[in-house]
Amino acid sequence: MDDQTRMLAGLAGLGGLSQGDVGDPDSVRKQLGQPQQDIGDILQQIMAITDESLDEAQARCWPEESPAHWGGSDDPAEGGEAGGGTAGGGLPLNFQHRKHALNCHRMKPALFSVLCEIKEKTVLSIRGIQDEDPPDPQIMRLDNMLLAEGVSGPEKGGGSAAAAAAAAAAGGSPGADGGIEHSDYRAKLAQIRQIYHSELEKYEQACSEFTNHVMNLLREQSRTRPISPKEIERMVAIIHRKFSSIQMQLKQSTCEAVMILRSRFLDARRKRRNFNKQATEVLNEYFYSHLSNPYPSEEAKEELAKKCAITVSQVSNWFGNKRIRYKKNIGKFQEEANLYAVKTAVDAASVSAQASQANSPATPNSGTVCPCQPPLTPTPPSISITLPPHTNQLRSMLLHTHCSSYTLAEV
DNA sequence: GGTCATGATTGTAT
DNA sequence: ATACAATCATGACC
Repeated sequence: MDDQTRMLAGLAGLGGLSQGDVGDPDSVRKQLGQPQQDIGDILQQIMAITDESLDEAQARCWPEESPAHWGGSDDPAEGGEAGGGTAGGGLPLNFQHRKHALNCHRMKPALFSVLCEIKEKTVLSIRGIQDEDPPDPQIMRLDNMLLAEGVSGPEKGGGSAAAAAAAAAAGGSPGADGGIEHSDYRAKLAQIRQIYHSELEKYEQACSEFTNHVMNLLREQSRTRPISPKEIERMVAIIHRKFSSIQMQLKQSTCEAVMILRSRFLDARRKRRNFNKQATEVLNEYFYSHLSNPYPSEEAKEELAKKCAITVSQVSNWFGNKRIRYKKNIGKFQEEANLYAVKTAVDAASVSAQASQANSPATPNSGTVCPCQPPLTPTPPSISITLPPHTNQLRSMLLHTHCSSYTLAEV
């Protein structure tokens, strides 16, 4: 039998050809040779079959389903030959019937439950061990950071607290400028926060939608194959893991954005402002009046910081810079030194007449002087003025020793 | 735009 | 931990 004949034989019952006709090629040719209308009928029926669903085909071929069909496989007409009959969809009718019969079999639930049990005890339990991994430390780090920066967590407190901390860490003078920067930082952080939350919400929504979809599919499938609830749980966990890896990317990029924002606001070098005139004056006054030992104590630094409206570390920086720059080029600073020496002398003269020098800004570091020398008194202005030029070198050397005051006085 | 001044940072030594 | 020295980055001035 050639292919064309075999195909037509499969369609025999639909095209009006009797089994006998199909067996006779001449008869088929005779039928095909009939008017166009008959061919059109056959084509229409073929189309109808491709549109037909499996269940419909089954219902048509096996109108009276019963468990007995499945059980009665000893019937040679049913199970004897796989290609005994073909539906339009191409699946052997026998196979479809067996499948459907199996699905409707009264023992199916019991069978599935046993199969599920076996699955859980073998495949699922083995996989389950490696699936139960601890929370990702990377995610935990990102979460902590976002919380600390005020991006995640409570809306108001965290964000402003972090912003305040950032502003404080910037160490800028607490002027109006700092206020503007603070609010600017807060606004940008809020923007990042908003984007983060809206993206997070999107991800969560997509995750739950997808999870529901998969769960429905699995439930649907559990009617035709054994799927245990544990298996569904596992699938959900897998989905959540996949989505959490996407979330991690979001968190990572948010952290990066916050870091960039922070560095932009906290990079003091970018925000360097010269101290105001009064602050510089106070610092210089202290420096030149303690030229023999220009190392303010912690208390002195605090007091200077207060007076100048700057931070203690800024005072330290200033003295560090001043010492090194003075030492490097004493000649350049000579004029300045003389100026402040005179100023200090005038101040001291006016104050000493009525008040103790203990409270003057020139004395707060008396506690830090070396035990090998008498307590440091304000350097007499005459020292700076009357010293001959070569003593600058000496003074420079003396800057390296804490026992310089006494020696300098002698010089 | 070039130059200098100056506050801050970094690496090293003590 | 602190100081020093070198360096960076920015502001101010010309």
